[in-house]
Amino acid sequence: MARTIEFDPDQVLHNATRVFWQHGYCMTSISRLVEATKLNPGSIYSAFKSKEGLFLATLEYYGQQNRKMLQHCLNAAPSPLEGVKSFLQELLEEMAGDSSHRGCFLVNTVLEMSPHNKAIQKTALQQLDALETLLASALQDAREQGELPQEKNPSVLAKYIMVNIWGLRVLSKAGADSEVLRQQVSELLSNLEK
Amino acid sequence: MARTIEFDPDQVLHNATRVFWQHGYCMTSISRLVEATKLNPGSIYSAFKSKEGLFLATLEYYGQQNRKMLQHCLNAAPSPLEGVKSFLQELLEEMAGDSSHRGCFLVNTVLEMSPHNKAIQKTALQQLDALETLLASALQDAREQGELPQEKNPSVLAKYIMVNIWGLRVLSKAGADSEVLRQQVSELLSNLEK
DNA sequence: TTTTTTGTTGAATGATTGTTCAAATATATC
DNA sequence: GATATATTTGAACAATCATTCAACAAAAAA
Repeated sequence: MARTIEFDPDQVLHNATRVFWQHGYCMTSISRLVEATKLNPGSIYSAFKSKEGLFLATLEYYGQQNRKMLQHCLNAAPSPLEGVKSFLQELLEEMAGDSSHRGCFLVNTVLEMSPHNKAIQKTALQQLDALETLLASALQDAREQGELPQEKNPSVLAKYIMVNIWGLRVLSKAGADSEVLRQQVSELLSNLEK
Repeated sequence: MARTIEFDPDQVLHNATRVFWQHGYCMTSISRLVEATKLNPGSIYSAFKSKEGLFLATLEYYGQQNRKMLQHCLNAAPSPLEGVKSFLQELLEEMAGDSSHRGCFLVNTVLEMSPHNKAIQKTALQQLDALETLLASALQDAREQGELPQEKNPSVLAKYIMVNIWGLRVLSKAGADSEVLRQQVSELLSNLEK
């Protein structure tokens, strides 16, 4: 009864995410997206409604991948706190190995777009919140298993870790070398212990 | 022998900083700057060479104000460590009181412009570095006066504080209420003690 | 095979962008 | 007051932007 779509939606989202992540929302033109996704303008607009619509989809795509990574670390580790630590190690390696210094797509987006587009801000914050919730629940488990002092508040600590990750993302975006990043992560880890 | 300039350079920089800080580089058009500075395009270009030139000038203007604030805190406090703490309190009040959630102009700039304009990146990072250097020297004094354990490295600690400030700026930009901000600052302060 | 519906194409649209420049204006020196 | 020099003015410029749409193509249903 109708023609079917020719492109692979996952591949398009992957490529669009890469471009938006590297250049931000404003500095990514439709023509750049046309080049990266190999879709024509019309196809982009019929599939995602607008540049904003495509951007929102990439934010969710990126957030989902981040959550998968944390979940994997938590599942693979021998204990909740070890899981959180290995997640931080994973992030460290991602940052240290990213020669183009893209930082975190969600943090970049919050800083760039918060004053101008509430829908984009809301979606980016939702993705960050979802990660923080996973983290808080892992820390809750850690406290119950005696890995953390009873007087520590898991949600406050989860946000503290998020704040530090955001700061580290800025540091990484600023072009810090991996030694400095490593030093700062270990500083954070030592503060978790006590 | 020639006509004199009519505008007040400091006032122009102040107004331009306000607009760039709130909207970022890309989303601040020349026409917005014309409105904010009450200069015509031609005057802007003859005084600052380009949009980029004006932007670089505002980065330095903002950085200088930040340093003044830290210097004032350090001078007014009874000891170096108390000075650093009061600087963090000052930042907390600035963030808690900023209903338009502008965050830190320098951090916003690094995240928005690092991939696109190396001159802008360099200037923003220079301003951040200058602040970090002041901080490190205060922490060095604090260690010598016995306010900090001997095993603490002042420069590592200074960067750790900067990373936390950057994270807090993201948190503030995200619209966090002042209670959450306060909680996170006190978490950082408690990690400085030990 | 014909019909119907939907995806694809890419040129065209109108708005906005950063920048320039010739004309007009104002000041300091002679 | 005349002259030389610098600033101000704002319209005009070319380039780029996000978006649209009519023509075309393909696939499922009749």
